[in-house]
Amino acid sequence: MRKAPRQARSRATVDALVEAGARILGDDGWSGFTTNKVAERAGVSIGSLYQYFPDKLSLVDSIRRRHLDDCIAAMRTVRADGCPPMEVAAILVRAMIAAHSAHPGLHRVLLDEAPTSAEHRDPCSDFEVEYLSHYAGIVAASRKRRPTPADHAAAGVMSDAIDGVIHNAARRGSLGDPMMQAELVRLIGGYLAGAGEAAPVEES
Amino acid sequence: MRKAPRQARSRATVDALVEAGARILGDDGWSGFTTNKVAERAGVSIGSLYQYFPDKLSLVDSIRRRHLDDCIAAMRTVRADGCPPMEVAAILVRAMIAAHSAHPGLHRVLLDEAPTSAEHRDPCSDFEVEYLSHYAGIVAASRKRRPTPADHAAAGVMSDAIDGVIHNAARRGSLGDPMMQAELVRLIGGYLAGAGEAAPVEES
Amino acid sequence: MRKAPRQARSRATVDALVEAGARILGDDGWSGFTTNKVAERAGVSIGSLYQYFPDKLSLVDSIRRRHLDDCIAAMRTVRADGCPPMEVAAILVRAMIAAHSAHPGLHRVLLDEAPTSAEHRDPCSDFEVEYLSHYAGIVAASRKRRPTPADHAAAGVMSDAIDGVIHNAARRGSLGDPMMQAELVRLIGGYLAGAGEAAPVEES
Amino acid sequence: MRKAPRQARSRATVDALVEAGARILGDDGWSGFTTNKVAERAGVSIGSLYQYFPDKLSLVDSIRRRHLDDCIAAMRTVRADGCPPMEVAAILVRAMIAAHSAHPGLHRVLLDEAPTSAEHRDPCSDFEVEYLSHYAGIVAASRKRRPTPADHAAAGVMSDAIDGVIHNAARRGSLGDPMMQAELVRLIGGYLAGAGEAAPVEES
DNA sequence: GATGAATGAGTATTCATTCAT
DNA sequence: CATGAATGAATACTCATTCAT
Repeated sequence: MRKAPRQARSRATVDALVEAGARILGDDGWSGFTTNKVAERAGVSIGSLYQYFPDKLSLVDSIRRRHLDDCIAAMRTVRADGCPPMEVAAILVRAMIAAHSAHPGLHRVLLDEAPTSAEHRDPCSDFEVEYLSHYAGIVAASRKRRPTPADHAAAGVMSDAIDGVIHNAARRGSLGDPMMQAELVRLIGGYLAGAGEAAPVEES
Repeated sequence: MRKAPRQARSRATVDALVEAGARILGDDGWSGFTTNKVAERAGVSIGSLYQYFPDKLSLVDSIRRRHLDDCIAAMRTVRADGCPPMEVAAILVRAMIAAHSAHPGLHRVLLDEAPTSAEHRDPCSDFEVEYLSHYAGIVAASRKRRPTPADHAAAGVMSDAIDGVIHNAARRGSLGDPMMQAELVRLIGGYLAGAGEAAPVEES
Repeated sequence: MRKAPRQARSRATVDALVEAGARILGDDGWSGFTTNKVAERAGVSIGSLYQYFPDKLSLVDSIRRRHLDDCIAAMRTVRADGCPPMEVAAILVRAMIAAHSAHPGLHRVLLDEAPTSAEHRDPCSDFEVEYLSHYAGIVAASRKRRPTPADHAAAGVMSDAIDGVIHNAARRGSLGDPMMQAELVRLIGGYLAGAGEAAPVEES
Repeated sequence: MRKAPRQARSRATVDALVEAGARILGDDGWSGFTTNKVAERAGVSIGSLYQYFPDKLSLVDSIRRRHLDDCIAAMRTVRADGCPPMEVAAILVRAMIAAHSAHPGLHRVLLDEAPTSAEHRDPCSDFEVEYLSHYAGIVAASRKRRPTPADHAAAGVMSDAIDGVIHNAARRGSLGDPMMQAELVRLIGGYLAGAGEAAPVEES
C-alpha cells in the first residue's frame, strides 16, 4: 500500500476498496477484475484507488492478505484433541466448508489465477506454513505423538484433497450436498485412522 | 473450426496452433492466452490462426477436446479388476499423474478459468460422464458389485480429491515428489478399502 | 452515449469528436470512417473517444442526430405562406442547398451507407415524419387547402427529387452552379403550380 | 483486367466473377464487398480471381462497365419523338424503373460508394456524356428544336431528380408504388411541358 | 492454369495508470 | 485529498494479396 490511512474516512475508503475487490475477484475471476470496476463498485473514483494502492497487484495483495487472515482465524477455531478420527474429520470438513462459503471462488482465484507481485516475497508461504502446521498438528494428535515430517506430508495431501473436493463442489454449486460431505468425511477420517506407514509407489 | 485442413501443410499448421495454445494456456493461464502469442509460438501468422479458428474460444475448444481425449485415453489404460485396493490406488494415481505431466496446469485452466463457447453444448459434461463412470466402475469393482449411486458419489469425491492433490503439487512444481505420491496412494487406497457406509455429518 | 460529459473540457472533447466524425464521414464515406482517424482528426486519443461513445455506431448516431436536427432547423426557417409557387420553390431550394453545404455528402452517407444501431429504434423515421410533414404543409399551402394524402405523396416525390439533384451536384462539386439551381427551381415551381391530379402510369 | 481470357472456360470464369461481384456489391454495399466473398460466390478460388483481375478496383471497374453498358442499352430503347410531354415522361420513368429493378442498389453503390481506380480515367464520364446527350435529346425534342446548353442543364436536373426519387424508393422498397410513379411522371411531364426559360435564384 | 494456405498491415475496443482541476 | 478526463499500449479479428504446390 502506498500510504497508511490516517483518518477514519480514509480507512473506510480502503476497506470499501478491498471488499469490492474481493467480491469482484471471486465473482468474475482475475480476467474480470479491473481497477475501474473495483473503484466504481466501492463508490470511489479511480483516482482515489491509486491514492492508496500504487498499482493493481498491491490491491490484490491486500485482498489476499485479508482473506488468508480470515482463513487462519477459522482454522484456529478447530479444536479436535482427543476426538476419534471420524469426528475430527467431520469437524475439519465443516470448518473448511464454512470458510469457503463466504466468498466461494475467491480462494481459488487468489491461489491459482491472480499473479503475485514480485516485491512482496510470496505472501502465501507464511500462510501455508502456519496452515500446514495446524493440519500437521491435527494429524499428529490423532496419531498420538509430536508432529513428524511424515505428518507434514500427510497434512499437505489431506489439505489439498479437501481443497480439491470443496473447490470442485463450489464450481458445480453443490457445496451443500450432504452425500458429498459424508463421503469427504469418510475419506479424511479413514486417512487419519490409518497407520502412519505410507504404501510405496513403484517408479513409472 | 472454420475450415477443415485439406493439405498436409495446413494440418501441420493446425496441430502446431493447438499445441502452442495448450502450452501457453497451461503456463500463462487464461489471461496470458492471447491469439497473437499463440500464433507466434506456433510459428505462423495471426491470419493463419483465424483461417482455421473463427475466434479465440473455438481454439480453446479444440485444445480442450484434445486434452480431454488424452485424459480419457489414459483412463482407459487402467485395468484394476481383482487387484487389492492399495494396488488399484497406485495404478490410478500413476495414471493421473502421467496424464497431467505433459501440460501441468492446463487441466485446471481449462476447467476453471477458460470460458466455454456457448455454441458447443458443454463439452466437459460428456467427458465428465465417461470419466466418472470409469471411476465408479473402479470403486464398484473394488467393492465387488455393480456400480450404485453411492459408488458414483464416492467416485466423484475420489476424483476431486486426486485432482486437488495433483493440481496443487503441479502448482508447487512437486508433481514428482515420491512422498506426496505415496501419501496420495494411501489416502485413496484406504478409501477404496473402507466399507461402503458413509459416516454422517451433523447439520451445521 | 456512454457517459454524460460533466466538465467543460469533456464537452469540448465530445463536440470535437462529433465534428471530426461528420467531416470524415462526409468526405471519405462509411468505409473510410475509422475511429482512430476520427480521434486523431479531433485531436484526442482513441481512449477518449471510447470514454464517451461505447462503440463506433453510437458515434454515428450522435453525428446523425446532430445533422438531422440541423436539417429540421433549416426547414423550419422556410416561411412560404401566400407566396407564388416559383418563389416558394426558390426559397425551398435555397434552404436545402444551405443545409447540405456545410457537409456535402454527409446526408447521403448517413442515409445510405452507414448502418443504424439496432438499439436506437430507427431515428431517421422520426426525422422523416417531421420532414415530410413540413413538405406536405408547403405543398398544401400552395394548393390553398389542408394537407391530404395526395399532398404527402407529392411531398415525398418532391423531397426525393430535390435530394437527388442536390446530392449529385454535391458529388460533382457543382452545388453552387446557378444554372442548375435555376433549373431545379423551375422543376419544383412547376410541380407546385400544377393541378393536384396525378397523371396515371400504365402498368408495365 | 490483367489478361484477356482466351478460352471459353476462362471467359465463363470472368463472367461468373463479374456477376457474383455485381450481386454482392448491390446487396451488401461497398463495405461488404470482399474479394474472397466474390470468389466463393462465383465458385472459383481466390487465386483465380487474381489471375484475371490485378486488384479489387479493377474488378469493380469491370462490374461498373458492364452495368453502365446495360443502362445505356436500356436508354437506347426509349423512342419518344413526337409524343406529348406527359407520355414522354411516362415512358422515361418506366424505362428507368425497369433499368434499376434488376440490381436495385447496384447503381447507387457504383456511383456513390465505390471508389474509382486512379488508372482508368473516370469511366463514368464517357457514360454520363452519352447518357446526358440522350436526355438532352429528349428534352430538345419535346421543345421541338436542336439541343442547346440550356437543354443539357435541364437534362442533368431531370436525370438527377428521377435518380433521386427512384433511388429513395428502392431504399424504402417501394419501387412499385403506383402513386409514387404517377407523381414522378407528373413532375417530369410538367417540367418538359414548361417553357424554356428558367426562373432566377437570388444569390445566398 | 487452378488451388488454397499463408501473410501482415489495419481496425475496433479495453484497461491500467497519470494528472490537471 | 478527491475527482474524472485523458492517454496509449495491447488485443481480437479482417481482408487484400502472394506464392508454393
